[in-house]
Amino acid sequence: MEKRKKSRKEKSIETKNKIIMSADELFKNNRFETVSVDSIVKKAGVAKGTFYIYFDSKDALIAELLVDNIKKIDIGYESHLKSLPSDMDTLDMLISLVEKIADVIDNSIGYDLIKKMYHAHMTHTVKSDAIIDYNRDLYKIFKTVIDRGLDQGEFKIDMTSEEFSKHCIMILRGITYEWCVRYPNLDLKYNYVKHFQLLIEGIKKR
Amino acid sequence: MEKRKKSRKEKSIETKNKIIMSADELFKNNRFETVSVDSIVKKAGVAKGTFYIYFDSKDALIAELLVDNIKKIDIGYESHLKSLPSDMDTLDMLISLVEKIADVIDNSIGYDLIKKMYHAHMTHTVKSDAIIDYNRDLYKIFKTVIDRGLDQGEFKIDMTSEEFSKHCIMILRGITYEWCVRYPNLDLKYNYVKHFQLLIEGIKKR
Amino acid sequence: MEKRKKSRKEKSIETKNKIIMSADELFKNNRFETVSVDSIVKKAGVAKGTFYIYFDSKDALIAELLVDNIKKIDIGYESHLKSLPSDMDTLDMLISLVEKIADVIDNSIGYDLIKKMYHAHMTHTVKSDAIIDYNRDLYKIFKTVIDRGLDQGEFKIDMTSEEFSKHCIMILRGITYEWCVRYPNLDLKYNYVKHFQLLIEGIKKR
Amino acid sequence: MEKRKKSRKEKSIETKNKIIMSADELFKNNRFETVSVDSIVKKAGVAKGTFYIYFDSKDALIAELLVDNIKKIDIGYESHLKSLPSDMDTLDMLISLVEKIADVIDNSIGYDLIKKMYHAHMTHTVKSDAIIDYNRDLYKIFKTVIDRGLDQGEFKIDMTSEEFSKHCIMILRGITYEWCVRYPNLDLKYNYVKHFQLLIEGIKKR
DNA sequence: CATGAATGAGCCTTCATTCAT
DNA sequence: TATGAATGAAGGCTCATTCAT
Repeated sequence: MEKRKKSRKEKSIETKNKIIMSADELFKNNRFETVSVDSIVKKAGVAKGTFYIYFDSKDALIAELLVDNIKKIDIGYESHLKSLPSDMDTLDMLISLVEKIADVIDNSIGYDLIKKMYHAHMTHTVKSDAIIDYNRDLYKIFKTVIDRGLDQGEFKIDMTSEEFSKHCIMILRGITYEWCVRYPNLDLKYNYVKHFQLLIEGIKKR
Repeated sequence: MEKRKKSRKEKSIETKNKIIMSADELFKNNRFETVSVDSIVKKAGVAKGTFYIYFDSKDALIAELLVDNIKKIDIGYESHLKSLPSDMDTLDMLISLVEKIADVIDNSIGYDLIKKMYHAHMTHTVKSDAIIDYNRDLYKIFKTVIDRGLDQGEFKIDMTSEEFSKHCIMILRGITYEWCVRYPNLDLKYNYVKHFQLLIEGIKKR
Repeated sequence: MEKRKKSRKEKSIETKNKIIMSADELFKNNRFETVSVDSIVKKAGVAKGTFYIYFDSKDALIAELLVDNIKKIDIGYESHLKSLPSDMDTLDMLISLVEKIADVIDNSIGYDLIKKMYHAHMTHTVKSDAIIDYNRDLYKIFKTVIDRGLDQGEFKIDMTSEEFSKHCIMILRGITYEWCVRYPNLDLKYNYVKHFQLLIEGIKKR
Repeated sequence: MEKRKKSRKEKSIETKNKIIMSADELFKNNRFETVSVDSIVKKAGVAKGTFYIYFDSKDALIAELLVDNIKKIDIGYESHLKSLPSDMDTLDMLISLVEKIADVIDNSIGYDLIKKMYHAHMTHTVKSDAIIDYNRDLYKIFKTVIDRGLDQGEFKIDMTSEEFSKHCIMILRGITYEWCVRYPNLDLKYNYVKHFQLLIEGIKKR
């Protein structure tokens, strides 16, 4: 009787999951374009028609997958900041945050997905709302830190904290893009940190 | 009589140009993958076989197109630097260089091609030697300026000029990538300049 | 109700058969190279994609076809030998075997397929394992007969039974090749028999 | 002035020869189908159009080439026979002829061309009159020898010398076909000789 | 005679999507 | 729900042949 219950709604969810997981796996090592619906359903062990019950199109699946993957990770930063000593220098905090982001990207998200995201975002092959959301979250985190620095009189910048936060994200993305292109010949974390140190110190002699 | 002369060789060049221009146009609004040889020859008004007289493959055309487009522009930077007053501050020179780069990208190369280049470079769908060459040239230019700043005692950086030059290019690429993604809602030159000013001044109060 | 049952699996088999039969027919009058997948599917009345559901490639179809055709026939020889009176002269047995082979080729396999096989085997355009297997079987049959002749002291040959068997097959293939080339102006069976009689009697007077 | 003379007719012949020789070379290592007109004219260093001045089609060239190649060689046999001692046994003469043929095929004509001929003959891709002529010449040679053997009372065959000659050629072709298929794992001359010895002696004990 | 640019039908193969069961 | 057979447009590419110069 318990088993029966499962049959309706749960089995359907299971099928969908099988498809998603298979796709996920395949996308890990291949670009979206080169993964066929055929290969996905084959790996999932379901029929092709089944795919189209759960997803309107291949693109729809990709969009959903992106959201899923991103949702998994964007929670970490805030708690990381909270875990830091409350009397820490904001500058050090900034470096620590940047290190944390590098760790997450390198270890949790992974090269393949990041590359896929950057690619998808650039080409708009796929609705990239999830990516935008991720960046929005990141932006908020940075703004919080920057504002703290300003509040505590640690920074001197001649732009708003909003604008500066955007610049920070821009740098991160630039370096990340570079990382995607030059992988594995470029150390993400090292370059993140180095660049923020540059930014903090400035290069002007005085 | 003059018209007659043209016929053989020149007409052939014209045909090739027709193909290149048609391709160029189509690539403006579509990704390389989604533009078919069929659509190119149709637009050019030539037979499919004609395409393969002039290009070994679709990829070969793209590569040639990329090279062509890039060749058009990479000569400008050095002469720009030379045109600046010789007693100019190196920091100002850096800003001026960065402004020039933004101008070239925005006006000479153009959004569409840059986007295509970044995309191609990321996916390695296409031989991106031209892009790499372009970056190498840019790198040299930066190094020259940075070295001047160091020589004249204007900078204070705790890394080699080589490494710093790489960082500069990384920033530019980061911002450019961002520009590609957010176009037209992001001013390339403004962000270039702003970020380099940040970099120059640093954000640390002292 | 009976009709309904047929639908799923059986209809699929039917489709495959339609393709195979169409191909078979087309190959009858044309070489493998000149029969296009297009023509096959058109004749079969199915879509091009359907072809690739059932066959990995055009070559795969050809290979399957060859195997199919050959499988149909290579069982007959052994039982034919068994059907002969056990006290028959081995020389007569040899002639009888050769007659049987001619019959099979002429009637069961048919001119068109044989020609195709010889062609394919010569050019290696197609995996000719089936043909090789066929020959191996034939070789074994001959060796059996030759050995019997030697055991019973009916033959006098100054080579091993292995080598002589190979010669027998070589003759058969030679005559068959000739038949392919000169068809229909050459009687296969007549020439088979005549040549083996020659071989048996020798031409040397004594 | 002398040079001028050449220009008209001779230069034309030269051009044609360039084409023929290039084709010949290419056909040596490739099947007719896989050698393109493009590759031929490129190797010959002439324009594509030029090809069609001298040959109606690719097939026409092949036919002409075949004739040329065969003409080069079919003169040797008769003189070979004449070179033998006039009191030689006809049986030995037969063996000697067969050895000579093997030599010519193996050394003068060569594996590649023979294979091509057999292939072309079988598929009728190409007008194979030349091949037929060659065989007719061979047939005459054999008949001469056979008749001599009969005249001198050396043979005992229960068929006409015409028919027996045909059988001889059939064997040769069979073994040659085998050689084409199994090259280089089959010694042509050895098998020629061995088989004729078989034929001469017969296998029947008496 | 010679050229070589141009042709276009033809090739094999892929794949997202549909739909009857 | 689930199936999987069927679709057919599209893709990149080849090549014998023609024809204006």
